Amino acid sequence: MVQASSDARDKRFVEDLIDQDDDFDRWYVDVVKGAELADDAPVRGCKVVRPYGYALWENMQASLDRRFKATGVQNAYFPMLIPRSMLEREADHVEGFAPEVAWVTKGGGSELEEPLAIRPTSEAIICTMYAKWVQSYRDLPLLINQWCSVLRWEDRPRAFLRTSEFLWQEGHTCHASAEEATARALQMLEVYRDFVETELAIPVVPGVKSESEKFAGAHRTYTIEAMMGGKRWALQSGTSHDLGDNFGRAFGITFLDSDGQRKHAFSTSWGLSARTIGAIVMVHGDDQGLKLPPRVAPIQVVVVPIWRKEAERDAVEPFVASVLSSLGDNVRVHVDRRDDKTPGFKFNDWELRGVPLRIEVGPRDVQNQQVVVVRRDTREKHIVGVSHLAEVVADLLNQIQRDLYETARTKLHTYTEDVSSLERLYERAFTNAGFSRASWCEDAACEARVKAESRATIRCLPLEQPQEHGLCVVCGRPASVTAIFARAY
RNA sequence: CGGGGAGUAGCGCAGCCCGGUUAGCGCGCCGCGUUCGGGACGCGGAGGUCGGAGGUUCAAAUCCUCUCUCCCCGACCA
Repeated sequence: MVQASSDARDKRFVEDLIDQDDDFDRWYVDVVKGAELADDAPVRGCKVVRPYGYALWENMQASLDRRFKATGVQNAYFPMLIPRSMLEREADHVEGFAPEVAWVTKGGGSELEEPLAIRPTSEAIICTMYAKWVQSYRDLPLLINQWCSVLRWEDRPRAFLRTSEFLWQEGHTCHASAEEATARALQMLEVYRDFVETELAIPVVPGVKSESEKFAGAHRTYTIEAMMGGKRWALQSGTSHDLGDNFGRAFGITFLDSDGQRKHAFSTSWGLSARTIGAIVMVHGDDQGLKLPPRVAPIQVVVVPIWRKEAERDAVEPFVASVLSSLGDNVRVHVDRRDDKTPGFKFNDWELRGVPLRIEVGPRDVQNQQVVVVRRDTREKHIVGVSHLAEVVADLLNQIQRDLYETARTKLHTYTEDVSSLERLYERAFTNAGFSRASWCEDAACEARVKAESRATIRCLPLEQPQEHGLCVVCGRPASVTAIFARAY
């Protein structure tokens, strides 16, 4: 018996994934590699995003980009290199990023007069340019986004979640009033919430960061926090900063207002990174591998043709063609024609890669003018006649998208608990129980104590706050807010 | 940057303690054939400066010193 189970385990390690419950971190690494989303690069902390992972990112980009543009934002591109003096203009900003900045000190073989930072984020260079472009209130608001990568020296890299170089977008806006900047920061947070929930099927908690967790140099930082599967840690999945006039003052972005007064501009910045791919993996994945939300899946439907003899092949091939034409152009389909792999292998392979729907087309199906459609998320099989295949596939894709979201939402609620004692808060932190909602007096000392003693941090102060706050879960004094505590990636 | 673990074929490992023929095994890869509705099988093949440098020795994957890298756990972060 013992022998048998150890054999089974050895076999599984070769052919299969480790179960999520056995080692969630290893499961994550194996899925990212196995599904060919990313691979290790020669430089520590850097990863190669492989075509399948990049296709996913491109779909995410397209959908976010559309949303940005709908709010009047335009794309542009700013340089990767930032002179040291520029980076140092906003005091909190430098201090916050100093430990993770990489510097270029040589160029063309000779030492540079002034070291150039490889952007860890682009406020410094963009605000410098904004100072040149903004003269009048008529030049505002300025609404620009850029798609790029940034570099932050990291000691503990994890594919997508924390790499030294990572892909993202950063939006930077400039406004004539504080109110308008605040409204824009909140507007973009809502764009992120809508994108992540609608496209990625990941429910989030929108909120405000505590003082100690906010962006270096920001007046306020807004965030959407998602709960990962497995250890139920939090992942910040998008942030939007109301920078007040901090950067306007530091970079001299001034304008003549309609009242004849020269004023400093107010600004915002907001970013969402390819880290969110990690969230897709961890929120939806199961022991079989990835489950991609149909709306962003590079391949929505994979067709696996099946035959034994040449005669069957001759019958199946044309039938596959008719299946493809009946599916039409509105769905992303791939036909797996590999002839050195068995159907069973392919089933597992595409499940690992998270393709939402599989269509099996074999001799029996040709006979009956039908196909077998299998859902990745539930493994439910449907026998479908070709005549209404397109309709059924479209419905199933929508259904999968909804079900992924609902399943994740149920988990988020199930593993979020209101706690009123420090003991309970710590117990939940130590047992990976999920999010804990608790009252807080807003004293940084209380926040720091929880972090030191339990590793849990305040992920956010949810935008939706209860009427009353009771007593601070840490010190017992009257509380002013309700906070979400959790361990975070 | 602290604490632990590991570097041997593309991947996963054995061999090291106790130095000694041509460094093995599984998966993967290449060729041929049989297969194909839940991870197929047979036969034949290719693939290694044993992470790197130095040392000990007649002889080093194996012993010693230094070094680099990766993974896990902590401090810092999208």
